[in-house]
Amino acid sequence: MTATQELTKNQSLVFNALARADGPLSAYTILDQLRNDGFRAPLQVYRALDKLLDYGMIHRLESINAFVACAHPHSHSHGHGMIAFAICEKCGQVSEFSDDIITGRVREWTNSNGFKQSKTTIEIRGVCANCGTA
Amino acid sequence: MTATQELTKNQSLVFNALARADGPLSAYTILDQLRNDGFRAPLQVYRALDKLLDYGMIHRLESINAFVACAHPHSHSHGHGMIAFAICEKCGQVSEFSDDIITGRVREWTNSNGFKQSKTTIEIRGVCANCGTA
DNA sequence: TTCGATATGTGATGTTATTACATTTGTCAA
DNA sequence: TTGACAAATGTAATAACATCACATATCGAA
Ligand SMILES: [Zn+2]
Ligand SMILES: [Zn+2]
Ligand SMILES: [Zn+2]
Ligand SMILES: [Zn+2]
Repeated sequence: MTATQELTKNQSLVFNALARADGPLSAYTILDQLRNDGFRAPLQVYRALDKLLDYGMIHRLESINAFVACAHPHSHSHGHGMIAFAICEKCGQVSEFSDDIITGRVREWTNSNGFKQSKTTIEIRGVCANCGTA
Repeated sequence: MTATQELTKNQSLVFNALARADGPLSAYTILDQLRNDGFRAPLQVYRALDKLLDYGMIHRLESINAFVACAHPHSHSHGHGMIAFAICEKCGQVSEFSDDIITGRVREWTNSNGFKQSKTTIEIRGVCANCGTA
């Protein structure tokens, strides 16, 4: 799965809701936005979110129970590096970046401890540059 | 606040529940464990958890909505370094560690992007050495 | 066309966290 | 001692987030 047009109807609706948003959305916010498109139940949203997560098109922000469209949609799964998110607690803006050194240090720890990593969450909460100067 | 004996009754009960557990507990699991001690409502747990988080005696694991007693209770707030958690999805065991290089790289990103960090979550999900060999 | 895999619709339920308000307890200064 | 304030507690209700169970529909390959 690489392109939007291969998504199913519900998956497209959910992805487009996230893509046009200026920040992360909760599943229930997405549900409310899609009522007019026929959405009636949370599961319609969660099922689409699960697929979009599989496809690497969106990310889940664990610390705020919300979802965001991937900011780097053309770097497939971000190589194999870990992704970090800086989340502004004032305006909700999310910056997505990856750092090979962080990725390497985490891998060193997991290797030397025999830990088989499956998914890693790195989320920085705080106040972004715009909101900090206000 | 540095020692257990300065905690209030409810705070002590919640902290001890976490301290004797062999892994992270959800707030409602703690509530159930403390029914016999007079706990009746979620808020009694959440209020104690908030204080214990303030005191740095416990941590919240964002990716599994659970809480765990700090594994390094004598290193006050872990210096000022960020803490990473490796969470086994098989047995629930949590390993807590900090890495100055990761801390430094995150700080470099926030500094160069004008982002004022308040709290950072690093959680590695996977399978621990014990469970991997089974 | 028939079968299986995938996707969808819907209601009910389960899990996690907060709001609102009343009461109690501890601290300290007048 | 007492009044006043801060901190802690008790309780019910509600909000927010997520999944289960079951029925139906859609699509592609055999
Ligand atoms: Zn991304
Ligand atoms: Zn901001
Ligand atoms: Zn700790
Ligand atoms: Zn394990």
